Amino acid sequence: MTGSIPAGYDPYAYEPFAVTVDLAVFTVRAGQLHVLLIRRAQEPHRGAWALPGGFVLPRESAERAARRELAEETGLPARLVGELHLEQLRTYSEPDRDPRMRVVSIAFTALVPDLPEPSEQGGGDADRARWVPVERTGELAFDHGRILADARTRIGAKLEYTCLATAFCPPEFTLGELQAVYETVWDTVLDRPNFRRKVLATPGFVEAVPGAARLTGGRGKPAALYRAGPATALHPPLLRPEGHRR
Amino acid sequence: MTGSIPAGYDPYAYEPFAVTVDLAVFTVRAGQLHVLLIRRAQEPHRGAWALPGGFVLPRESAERAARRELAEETGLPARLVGELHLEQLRTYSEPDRDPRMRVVSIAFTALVPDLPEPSEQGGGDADRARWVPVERTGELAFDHGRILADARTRIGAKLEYTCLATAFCPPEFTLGELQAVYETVWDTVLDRPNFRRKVLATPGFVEAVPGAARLTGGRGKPAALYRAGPATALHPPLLRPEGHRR
DNA sequence: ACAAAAGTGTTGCACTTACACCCATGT
DNA sequence: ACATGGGTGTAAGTGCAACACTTTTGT
Repeated sequence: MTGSIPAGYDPYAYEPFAVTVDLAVFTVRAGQLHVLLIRRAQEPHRGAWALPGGFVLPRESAERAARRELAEETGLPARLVGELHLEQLRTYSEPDRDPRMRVVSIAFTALVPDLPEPSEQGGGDADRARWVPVERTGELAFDHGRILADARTRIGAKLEYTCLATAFCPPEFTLGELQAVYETVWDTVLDRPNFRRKVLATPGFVEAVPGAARLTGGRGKPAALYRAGPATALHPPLLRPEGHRR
Repeated sequence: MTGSIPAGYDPYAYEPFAVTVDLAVFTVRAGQLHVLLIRRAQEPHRGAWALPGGFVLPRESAERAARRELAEETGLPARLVGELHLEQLRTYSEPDRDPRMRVVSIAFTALVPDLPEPSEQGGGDADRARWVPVERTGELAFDHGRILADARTRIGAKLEYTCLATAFCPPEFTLGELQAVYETVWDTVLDRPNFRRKVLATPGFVEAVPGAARLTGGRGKPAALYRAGPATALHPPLLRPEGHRR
């Protein structure tokens, strides 16, 4: 930015901007991609469903504000919120996106494993927080429908060339569970043998937990367990098939 | 965002935030990646080099502000600024990034063809605007060094899986020029026959200008001319070689 | 015995890589 | 003639899609 502010500038001279954060937090549950929504307890859009979020405080970075609001508004465990991988999506700045005043919102995305339902009574401005299948969110408050659509597009693309999919899994997981993440987010079917080769051939994507195994569907051979590895990028990418949808 | 603002909220009650835009505008010139910088005419950081940008006005979106500031501060042709492909990079919101007050900055990137040097006397808050090789920018004002580094990383990655490289080229260009863009941004050498096959095999990446040809280095066979096509994504991607740097 | 889920092998096609070669133009 | 840059051909190597097959468990 450049200084069109002269030496004796008064920060209160202009109509102020408010700066908020909004979070699109996803999980994979029962073969469906879910997003964490809250029901608004205040006007405007009182009673409507919205992405969790809120105002950035004067001495807080956007990322800290995002963690604070997430902890306040949803029942997510504090430990999880603290360690969560947050990623900036983009900033929404259209002048009329909030009827009250000029609000610029910095949107974040996060991926979490399947968790117990958040505590029923929300904190802060939220009535309650719920996991909602992304296909059944209906209309959201403000421009949150658009933010959610942008976030979905982004995470779909990120699965192709990053190791982010493990963020949807519990600390120890099977390759079948990891494959289900891809199939759910992309709404496709993947070839199991090829998927497993691809994942195992990428150094640092997953690490075997020696000796550990777990039954998945009640029947069948127990699957070996893996942990997320240190790798972050996926070279070469795991390309999403274009043809056959699920 | 959620409404912690009660009905009778006074927008002036809190310490206000200022919202700015910053632009990392790149071009390829003489085999080097250049970025557009301005010299600050005002405190703070008076006399230092910085990315162009400035305050978002009360009724303006961030993208509109970016175009306005770019036109005001640099001598870039109005037509070009209007049609420019701007892309949000990310938003920088650390509390102390500007010593004057709380400033949240939305950063954009843009790619332009090699242009004549901008008009010498800058407008607005800029002394003057100049194209500077990215390797020789030195220290920049505020956190602009970090913004510039993030922008470089992003455009390098974008060349792999989008058709964005044509934005660096004039309206009609040769495949040699397009290849030079990749080689400059990635600092690598690419195999010419393979590069041309790859580009031509991607539908909508480039379109031949029938019959047109141009001499490039003064010598050699005149090269056929191409225009940017309608495609925006590059499937499969054009992967950056990892080994041999230029 | 059978179903279900994990895991292994193999084959063929598609694509990329690396490099040899030809073409058109200026000096 | 030859240097320079554009453009074509091709053979070896690589990676991946597709699908058949084996293994281990529960009922």
